[in-house]
Amino acid sequence: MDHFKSQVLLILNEIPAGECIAYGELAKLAGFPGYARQVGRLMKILPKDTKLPWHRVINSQRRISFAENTDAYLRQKAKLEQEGWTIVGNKLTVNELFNR
DNA sequence: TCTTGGGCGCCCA
DNA sequence: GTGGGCGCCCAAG
Repeated sequence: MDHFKSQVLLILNEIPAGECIAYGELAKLAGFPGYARQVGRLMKILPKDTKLPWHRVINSQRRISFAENTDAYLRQKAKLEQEGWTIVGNKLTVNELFNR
């Protein structure tokens, strides 16, 4: 378990329900600016039954980084909606009650 | 808005 | 050693 993984997973684990974060932001918070792609790679290798909130990680455009027809996209969308987000196309809209 | 193109750090064949 | 390919990012048009 290298430093990068443990830090990223640690930060990820601290993200409360109803929040979301970009790959680049997550990397930066973990202390590895510029490691956005590695974060994506890391998410990919997580086990399906992980309790980590991988679905709260999106790209900098506030979009889901999957094509709409894919399985992964649908699973992420479902989880986010479950936490109060509204998603149109692959775009997350602002939750008006919490004002973000 | 959407599309391109360049850049990025790392993994794998 | 080398060339592709990623759950990306950013700046232009």
